[in-house]
Amino acid sequence: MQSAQLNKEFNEKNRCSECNIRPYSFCRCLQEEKLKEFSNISSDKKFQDKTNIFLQQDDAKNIYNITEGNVKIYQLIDDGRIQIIGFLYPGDFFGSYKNGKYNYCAEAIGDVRVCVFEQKKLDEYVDKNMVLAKELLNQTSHELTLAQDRMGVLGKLDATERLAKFLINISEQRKRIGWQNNPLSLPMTRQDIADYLGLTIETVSREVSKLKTSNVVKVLSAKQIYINDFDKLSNLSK
Amino acid sequence: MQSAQLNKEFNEKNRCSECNIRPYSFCRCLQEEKLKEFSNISSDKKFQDKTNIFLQQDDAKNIYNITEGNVKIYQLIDDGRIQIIGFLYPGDFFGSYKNGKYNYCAEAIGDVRVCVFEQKKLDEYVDKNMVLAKELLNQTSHELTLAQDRMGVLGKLDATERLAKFLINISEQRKRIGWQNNPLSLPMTRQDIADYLGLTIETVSREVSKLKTSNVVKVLSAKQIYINDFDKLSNLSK
DNA sequence: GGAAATGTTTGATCTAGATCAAAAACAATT
DNA sequence: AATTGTTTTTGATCTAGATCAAACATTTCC
Repeated sequence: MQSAQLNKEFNEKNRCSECNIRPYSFCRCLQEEKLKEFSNISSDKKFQDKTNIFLQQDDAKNIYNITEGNVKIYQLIDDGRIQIIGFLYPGDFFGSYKNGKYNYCAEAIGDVRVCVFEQKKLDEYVDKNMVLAKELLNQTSHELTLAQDRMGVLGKLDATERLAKFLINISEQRKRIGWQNNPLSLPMTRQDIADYLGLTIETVSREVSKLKTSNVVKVLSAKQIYINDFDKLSNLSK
Repeated sequence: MQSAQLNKEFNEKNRCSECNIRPYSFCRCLQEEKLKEFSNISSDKKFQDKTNIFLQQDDAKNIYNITEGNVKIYQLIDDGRIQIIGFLYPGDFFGSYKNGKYNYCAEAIGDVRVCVFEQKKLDEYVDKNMVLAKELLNQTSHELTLAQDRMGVLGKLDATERLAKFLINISEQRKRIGWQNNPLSLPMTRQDIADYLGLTIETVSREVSKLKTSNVVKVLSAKQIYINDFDKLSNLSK
């Protein structure tokens, strides 16, 4: 994988140029402010591919910040239906800021390193640190915005539009944080994409093939997609 | 309408007993703390049925808190496709905490009274008031949780499950804030419900009829639904 | 290197829910 | 209470995407 180098590059930058919020390297923010206290409330952890970091029904005790790798968070409906809430990247937060149960499951995609904050301790720390409180507020507002956009996708877009928007979004995100955005490397499986977009794996595969046939993308491998025509893709995505 | 009396009752309570967050009467919270400063940064406004409070492309300048009535917030996809993000009740917030454009449109359902906060001034105020900062953080986290639940609904539930869950959710919410929860009065139209659930108006109507036929609910009028069997409805909702 | 396991694509069919159409219920106005 | 406009329900058909099934690719691991 190329992620070690990319993560290093990533860490050089610490703000999303567009929204000025994400990826704010939270750790760094704290380090700049009060390194000592910070190290008291967080610790490093590693997870291997496909291991659960936590489950939906678990007691919510921690907040995590990704240092390396990718994480998917998903809701379990019942018998096995899954809705993926999001694919997360270095700099992203997940977990729960509130007491009670987690609202989703979190699972490592590939090897992952995270920074773990004990919710309770973090909360105490937030009380004493306004910069941190506001940063968390900004972060959470931003996530809320993304979640609202996804309601539009899941509620109103057709399969073609969903996939196109998915690719455009990932590409823009990569560009923003300074990663290679063409060809696009997709860390997740087709099944994951399907569960993210509210489609089946077959439909996702067919839509990818349609993009290939119409020369909008070139499929270098299942997980490496070269975008020939951003404009066309963008038009498809609504 | 019965809402005047109900709103009054509502205002007696100021916290959701379940999550301990919502409906936190933000105004009251501020009033208790620092009434003078509060009145500097907010004002009262009224809107009539079907008037837009703001549009998606508008510059985001305000945050609103509902004092009386209902508001729907929705995303415009393009040509006219609409995805309703949520139906809001007294005590709920909407608008944007961030600069830039609003991420959705807001429209009054029936007559509405709101408390308007200028974002910029509120932000300055937040800087000086940790209680408020944390309250906003809690509020936003809670909204994020709801948004994530809705991804599961829109991505994975079928029409029957969506409607059942919708009715159960509304009923529970009413119960929580001490409003009558059976019969259930629905302030929104069938079209609104359809746009909220990612279905068509015809499908919503058919699903209501199915619930009627199977004796799960009694349809007193289009906007008054009596739930005969909570357990059955709950089972349908997954 | 080859067998087994896993992930992806393609094809054939089926169905939940959309769309089109019209009737019925309800509300508002004179 | 008749007229007009709006909203809801019901019916008949159609279609996007699901499901079922099988071939094809890629990775894993002995």
